[in-house]
Amino acid sequence: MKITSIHIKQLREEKGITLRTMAKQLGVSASFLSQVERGKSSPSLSTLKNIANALSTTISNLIGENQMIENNPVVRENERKELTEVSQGVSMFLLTSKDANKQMEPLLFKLDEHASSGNMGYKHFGQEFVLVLKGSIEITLNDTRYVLKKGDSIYFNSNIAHSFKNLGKEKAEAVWVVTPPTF
Amino acid sequence: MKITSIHIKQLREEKGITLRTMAKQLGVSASFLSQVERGKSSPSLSTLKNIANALSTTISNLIGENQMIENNPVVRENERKELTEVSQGVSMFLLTSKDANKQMEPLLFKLDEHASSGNMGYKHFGQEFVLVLKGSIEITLNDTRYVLKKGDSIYFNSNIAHSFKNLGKEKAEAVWVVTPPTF
DNA sequence: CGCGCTTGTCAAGTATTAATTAACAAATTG
DNA sequence: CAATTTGTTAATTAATACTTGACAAGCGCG
Repeated sequence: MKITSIHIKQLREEKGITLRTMAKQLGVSASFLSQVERGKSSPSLSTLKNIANALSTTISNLIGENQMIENNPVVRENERKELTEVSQGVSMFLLTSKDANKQMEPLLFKLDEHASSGNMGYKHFGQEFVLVLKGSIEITLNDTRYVLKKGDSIYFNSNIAHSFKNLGKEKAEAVWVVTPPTF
Repeated sequence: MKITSIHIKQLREEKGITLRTMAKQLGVSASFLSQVERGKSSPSLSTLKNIANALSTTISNLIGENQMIENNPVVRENERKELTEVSQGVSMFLLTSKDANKQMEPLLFKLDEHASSGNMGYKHFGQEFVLVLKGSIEITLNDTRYVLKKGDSIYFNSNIAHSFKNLGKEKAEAVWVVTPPTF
C-alpha cells in the first residue's frame, strides 16, 4: 500500500511559510521538502514528525488518516442503531452511520438504575470523552472514582482500567465518544 | 525527534498472531518486524501503514500520537471555560481541561434565537461531530442543509465549507466535538 | 526595462538505513 | 528427546531518504 495524500503544501502555504525557511527549520534541504510535498519522495517517520511539529499538527493529520468518504452524515434520534452484547441494564446507541476512516465513535449510553459496566476492560489505545446528560454516573479510572452529575464531563486515555456505574435511583444518560472507533 | 513508542508487539500478541505469520502477511521478513517492534529499526511509512492495517488500527495509534499525559480529567458544569471571539449570540464552552496530545476537542454550544456562525470557515483537516441537546439547529455542508432537532446528530469532514444557524424561537444547545483540537 | 533576489522544481549523485539472509538459543510440542 | 516453532542477533544487500547544484519563473525596485 502506498501513502499518497500528504498535504503538507497546503498547510505550509496557509501559514505563509516558504519552502526554504521551513526546510532550514527542519534541518533538511528545500529540494527534499519539495519532493515530499509532491509525493516524489516519502519522508522517514522521524522527519515526518518534525514536519508535523513545524506545522503544529499531527502525523495522522498529514497523511490524511482522518479523511473519510462523505456518506450520509445525519443520524436522527429515532434512527439510532443499538449495539448488542452490552451489560445488563446498559443500552448503547451509535450516533453515526457506518463509515470508514472515522476518527471517533460517538455513542449514547443509557443506564438503568444501578446498572454498571461490569468488567468491560477495553484496553485499546485511544481516548474517551463522556458528558453526562441525565442522572449521575460514577466513573472509575485506575481506582480513582469520579462522580459525574448532569453537565459534568470527563476525558481520559482508554488504555487504563476504567469502568462505570449508575449510582442514582433514576436512569442516567451520557454522550460517550471513543477514539479510535471500535464498532 | 525520534519516534519511540511503537507498541506493535502488544497489539500483535493480543491478537494471538505470531511474528512470522504477520511478517508473511505484510510481505516483510520476520526478523525485520522484530527489529521494528523493539525499536531497533524504523519502518517506512508504507510498511507502517501495512502494519496498522494488519492490526486493524491506525498509524496514529501505533506511534502513540494519541497518548496524553493524564491530568485533571473532569470538568464540572460550573467550571467550564468559555471561549471568546465567537459570533454574536453564540457561546462556546470547553468540556476538557487544557492538556497536550488530546485527539479531540469537545465543546458545548449555546445558540441564542436566530444566532448563526457567520463565516467561521474553519477549513482545517479533521472531523466534527454534533449532537443537538436542545432546540433545533440548521447545519449547512457544501450548500446542503440539514435541520437537526433535539437528539439528532451529524458527522462530517471539517475541510468542507460548513456553517450553522439557530432556526427556532428558543435557545439551542449542542455538543460539538472537533478533531484535531484547535483551541 | 534589466538587475538582483526569491520562489519552487529537476536531475544526478551520495549516504543512510530499511530490509534480507542465515544462523542462533529458548521455548513448545508430541 | 528429536523436531518444530518461537523471537532474537549479526552481517550483507538493496532500496531510498536526502543532498548538491543548477534551472526557469516570478516579483519588486531603481
